[in-house]
Amino acid sequence: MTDVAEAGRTPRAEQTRVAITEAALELFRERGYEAATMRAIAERAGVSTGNAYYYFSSKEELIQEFYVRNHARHLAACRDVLAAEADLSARLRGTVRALIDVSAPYHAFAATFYKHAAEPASPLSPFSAQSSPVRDAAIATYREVVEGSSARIGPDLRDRLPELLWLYSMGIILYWVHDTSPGCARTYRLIDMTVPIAGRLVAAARIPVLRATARDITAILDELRG
Amino acid sequence: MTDVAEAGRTPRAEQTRVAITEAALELFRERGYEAATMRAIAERAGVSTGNAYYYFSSKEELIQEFYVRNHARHLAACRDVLAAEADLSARLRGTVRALIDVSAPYHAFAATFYKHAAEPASPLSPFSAQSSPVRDAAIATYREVVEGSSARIGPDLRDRLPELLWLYSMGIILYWVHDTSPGCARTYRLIDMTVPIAGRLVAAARIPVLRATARDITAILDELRG
DNA sequence: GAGCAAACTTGAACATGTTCAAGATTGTTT
DNA sequence: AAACAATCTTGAACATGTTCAAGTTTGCTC
Repeated sequence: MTDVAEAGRTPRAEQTRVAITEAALELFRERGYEAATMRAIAERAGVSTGNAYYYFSSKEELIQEFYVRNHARHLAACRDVLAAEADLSARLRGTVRALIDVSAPYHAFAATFYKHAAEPASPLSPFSAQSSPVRDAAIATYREVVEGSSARIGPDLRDRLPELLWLYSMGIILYWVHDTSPGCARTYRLIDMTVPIAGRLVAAARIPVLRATARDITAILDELRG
Repeated sequence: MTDVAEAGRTPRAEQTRVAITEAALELFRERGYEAATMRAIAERAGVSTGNAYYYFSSKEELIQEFYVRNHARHLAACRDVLAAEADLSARLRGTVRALIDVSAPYHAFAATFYKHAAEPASPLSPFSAQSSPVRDAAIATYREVVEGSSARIGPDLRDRLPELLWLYSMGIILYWVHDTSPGCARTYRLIDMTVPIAGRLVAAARIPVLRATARDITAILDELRG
């Protein structure tokens, strides 16, 4: 926490912070991450270059705003399907497709900044401490996917499934970032092909033969979490 | 292909290229990726800064050398286990553990350059065209893991399994890069926990009930490949 | 070996992310 | 309202990846 609190300590500070954020997100979309220089962002925001660093300790930190807003759009986009569907596979499919839907306008941008999110030490990493609020919010969404479904799931798997599904969505995002097919059609097809398997695996976890494997997988999740 | 062919067109060129490569890998290990500046690399190699760019079109391209050498070390490290073991799980476990073994000295370095490998457009991406020689070599290693085993595998799965196992090893690497546990013990535990599941899934693919799922998964691989 | 083209090398110059000492503004205390 | 501290802002300066026009070396042809 080297930077200023998000609320802003002064009305003017809040105003400046918002101006910088808006300018950054505009330029990111217009030019991509690298080409949106800090000088250009500051200029469009009407402040000096150094001033941007008073509010954001690095250029990467400007992307956290993108994360927050994108998750909000995702929530809105999957509300309908989560209200209407009861089948687990249908709920998962709708939720993940909604994620790709709302992210689509930022596909080019995502390809240019993704490298910064992949760095382990980066605050942009989906596994980083700085990302945990938005990560927890995302996992909560998948908890709703599970809880609101009619699927019969053992209590232990039920606990871990939201996290597993979030990991699954991260994998889809990983593919999406690399996907150059028109309209990212391949990503949608990948979703449609993998979701039924996930659904079948969840169902199979109740079969005695696979019960042990299911337990192993939840144990691995505990391992992953540390 | 904007740069000079790898063999070098002149003895002197070859000598310079090697000097730059050696200096780069040394400095990468000593200081990490960011801190090993192109000026420092050129200086240690005894050439000018601009000369490094005559041989490598970017700093990132210097890492391809690391890939090649690391794969060679990996091959040597898993030769014994592949010669001795017949059980598929044991072969896979030994091969992936060997990958982590040989990569261990570069763990700190990997964390500092990993971001550049994650960028979709980067030639360092494991999915990029530039990486395909070393990727194909890696997949060939997992083909040997499969072919040399006593496991009974249907012909269709047998074809795709090497690629699947390579993807699996990429997932392990992804975890390893983020792993901060002493000696990366967590990564080894993750391998030990996941390998039996992979083995069990391969065996289960022969059960009629799961035959369809196995077919789906191979179809997905075709989708992934495009 | 003189001439020449290709291969190779140089170092200054440029753009960008980031830092920082100094200045300007704002709110509070006396 | 004067003094003062906290907050906010500035723009020059620095380090680094990268480019490029110009120079040097090498090997080949006649």
